[in-house]
Amino acid sequence: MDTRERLIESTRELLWERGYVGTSPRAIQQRAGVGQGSMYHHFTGKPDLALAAVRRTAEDMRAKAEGELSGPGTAYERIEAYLLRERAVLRGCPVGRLTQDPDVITDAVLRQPLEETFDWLRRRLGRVLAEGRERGELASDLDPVATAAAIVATLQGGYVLARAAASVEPFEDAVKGVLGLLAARVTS
Amino acid sequence: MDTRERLIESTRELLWERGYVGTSPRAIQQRAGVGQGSMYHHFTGKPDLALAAVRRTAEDMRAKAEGELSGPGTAYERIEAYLLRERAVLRGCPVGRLTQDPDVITDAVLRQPLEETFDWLRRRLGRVLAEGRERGELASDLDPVATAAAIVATLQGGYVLARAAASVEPFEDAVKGVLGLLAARVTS
DNA sequence: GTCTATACAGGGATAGAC
DNA sequence: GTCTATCCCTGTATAGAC
Repeated sequence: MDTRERLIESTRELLWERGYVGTSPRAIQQRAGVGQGSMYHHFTGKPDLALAAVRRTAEDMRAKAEGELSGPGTAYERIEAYLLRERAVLRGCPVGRLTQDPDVITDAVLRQPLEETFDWLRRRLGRVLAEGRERGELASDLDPVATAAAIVATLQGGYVLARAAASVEPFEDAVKGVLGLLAARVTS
Repeated sequence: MDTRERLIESTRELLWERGYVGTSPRAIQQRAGVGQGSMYHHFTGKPDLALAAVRRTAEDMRAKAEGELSGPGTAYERIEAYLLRERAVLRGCPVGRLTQDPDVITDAVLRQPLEETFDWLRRRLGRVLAEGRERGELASDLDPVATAAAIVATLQGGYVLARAAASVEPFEDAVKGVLGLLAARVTS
């Protein structure tokens, strides 16, 4: 892995662990094992490097979700596969956590990948739900847009509850809860 | 409002806006309109002051939720009242946002109020759901614990989605979605 | 109790040598 | 391209005057 690559990967890790405000150029350089000059040769500064890191993390997240949501099975089964995927729950969502960073959220360029990721995810889940409804798998009066938002929100909020409790239990309860509510809308 | 009180209130605002890592003693003192010495007279340092602020914010949140959840109406109506309460959605949850702060979450004392608040909230919602079920208002196979976690998570995740989108729409969709799923479990 | 002065590490970036 | 040296500002806290 070359220097530029190491800088991006180190930044991704630190943004996940400590957020944007909590991540210093020094810490990035040390983790990447490079000097001051290298970072400022490849990137104009902290925001520029963070942007490269955030874009890659956002792409990763979309790719993983697409894997589960485009898989085989009914709408319910695909959503179940997505929600029950193995996750590092206590570390939180590397995209969602950045929404709490004032310097990210007030910067239109840095915020854009976050917006695109969650927009995409809600739409993708909405399509799965709409398909399930059309195929007669799900109740005909189920609202795909609102339900998709609720599912994504449950995941993001599950991370919040887990971190508050220092335990994965509330996350797992929340996922179980929303899956239970959705299961009741599966036509039998 | 005396000096000590102004310091706590200024800290609450800044923790909400910028989080723990993003909030400096200087900024607190300036917002409170006091000098360096005053802050270190009343509090031992930033963590001590933050603890006082966080505890008060957590109490506030519980008190508001109790107002809606102990009100009149069916279980569904009380949960609806809680979820549809007017909120400063784009500012996020003043308690939930602290779960993203590494210096808060790794400090057992600072984390405790967060854990207690969400524990209490899940239990309180769980009791409302269990009561509704006993009274025959809700489906008998509804899981109160898991459903309560899903409802709290939807709220917390709704804030995340709204901040990513710089719009209240995903929050409102998520709330609508979970209420729609819950409504389908109301016995008719 | 509250203020100003001071201290020192770290954040964030630039300059210039190699 | 990468390194070290340097710069200025802020974060966090202490000291001591009033």
